Amino acid sequence: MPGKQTMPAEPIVLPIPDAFLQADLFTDLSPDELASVCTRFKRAQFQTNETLLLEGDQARVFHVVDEGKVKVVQTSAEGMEVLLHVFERGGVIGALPVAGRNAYPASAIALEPVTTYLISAEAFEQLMVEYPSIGRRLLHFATAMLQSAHRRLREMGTERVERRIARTLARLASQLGRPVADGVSIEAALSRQDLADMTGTTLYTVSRTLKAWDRAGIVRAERKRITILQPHRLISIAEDLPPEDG
Amino acid sequence: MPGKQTMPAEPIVLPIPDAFLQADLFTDLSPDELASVCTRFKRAQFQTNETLLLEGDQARVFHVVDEGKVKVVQTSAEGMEVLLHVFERGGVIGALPVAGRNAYPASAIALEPVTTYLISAEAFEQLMVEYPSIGRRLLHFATAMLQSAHRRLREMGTERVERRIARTLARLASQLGRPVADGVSIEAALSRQDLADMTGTTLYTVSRTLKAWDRAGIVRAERKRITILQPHRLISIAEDLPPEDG
DNA sequence: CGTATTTTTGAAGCGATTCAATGGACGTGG
DNA sequence: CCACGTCCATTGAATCGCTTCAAAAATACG
Repeated sequence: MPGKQTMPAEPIVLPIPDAFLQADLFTDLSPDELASVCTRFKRAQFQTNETLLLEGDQARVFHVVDEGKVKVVQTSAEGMEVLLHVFERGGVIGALPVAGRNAYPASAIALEPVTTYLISAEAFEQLMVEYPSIGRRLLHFATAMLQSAHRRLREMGTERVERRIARTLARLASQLGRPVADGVSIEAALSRQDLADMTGTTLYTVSRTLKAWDRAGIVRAERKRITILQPHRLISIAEDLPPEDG
Repeated sequence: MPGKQTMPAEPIVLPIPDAFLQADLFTDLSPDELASVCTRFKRAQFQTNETLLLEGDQARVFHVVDEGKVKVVQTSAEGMEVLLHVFERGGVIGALPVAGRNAYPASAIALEPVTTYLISAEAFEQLMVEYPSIGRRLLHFATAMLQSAHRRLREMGTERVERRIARTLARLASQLGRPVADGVSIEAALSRQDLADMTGTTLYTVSRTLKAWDRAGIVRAERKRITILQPHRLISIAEDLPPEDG
């Protein structure tokens, strides 16, 4: 949306990458401020399955995602995982542990080739001093994540698996979904195991459930793409409404 | 711990309530600053089962708990609940939604007769302007809560019920526990249903599990008090270690 | 084009829920 | 202070949703 204005008789301004324009952390900054902020970041690249941040490491940098999708996972002693979040352009990963001088509480893994802008803890602390609005935004971000986590906690504790999968799919669609001819398409390299790790079930149950919905015409379940064909029926399952057949 | 020093030839200083000394929000303030901060709060009282804050209401006040214990619960459309947290003296309830100008994402309910110090959203915003450290502490608080929520999310998704109950008891013991002659005692009016709402199971399963541990001599499970008699055996269950019989 | 990875599907088993009924604790009023 | 009613905890039995294991099918990848 924010178009570049041509400013004659002004120094040439480097365009601000979309990643920064879409990151919630910086929404209070003026274009000039944001341009200055951008210069403190360095570009980084990662291949599919490469680790951006490793759970347990002291937080020395955080990332703003530019290209590609990144999953954030927490692993237990036994090797079981929860998938906490999937980020794409504008997603901010690791800022909270950096601000709190903690270790990363989870790992971040590239789902596909990814480029990010990263910044060191020291440079970010300097940035927070210069631009207090970033600290406020970080608090809003933490609050939003906490609310989301509490909601998921309630769902995990009180709802059946099919419903949780439906919710997860609906959420992914609203976050990552792209409208296509016959519905909304979620194009992410999320395996059945990844979806299981998001919902607290097994890859087998996810596979069975998706296949059943596919046969019913609610979704089209492909390998790296799931298309929601009949959103209202998915919502009916997520909200546990009567299945008004259609 | 903090004894009052008698300051001759100084104006009489009202003692700062323990609630404020123990609240993480204010740990960066000097005694003088804290004394000033205290004056902005009003005292409030609640009976057992009374609601301090109602989920869905616009956040206009938040509480610092003084006397008694408060549970924070989120309720689904179907009436199912998760118990997110139990607070006692020093606990801060509702500060995040107040700071973010949101609705309360959960309700707070007195487990016993409770007194709190409360402050309005406007007064708190003023306070955050005057004392920037409060904002930083709030961010730390949110980060800590988020980490805790993510850990619980992982446990809910990957662990069996008995283990989750063991973890919950261990956590309650370290948070609310009081050393007694034969172990550590959790004195809180938490029903079996409450424990079920903390672990994502049913009151029946909690009852069976506690009774089994009681018979095994691991805990003493009474109505409003659970005493951990053999902490190491409870930890063994929580960590899924071999049950080194003792 | 062959190998590795991921997904699908079947069948068996079990952990946990659900329902129902009893038992025990608590508090209130007579 | 005891009796009563209410709420909470316990326990048994039946059921079921989901997991687990095993194997085949499908797809991706070098």
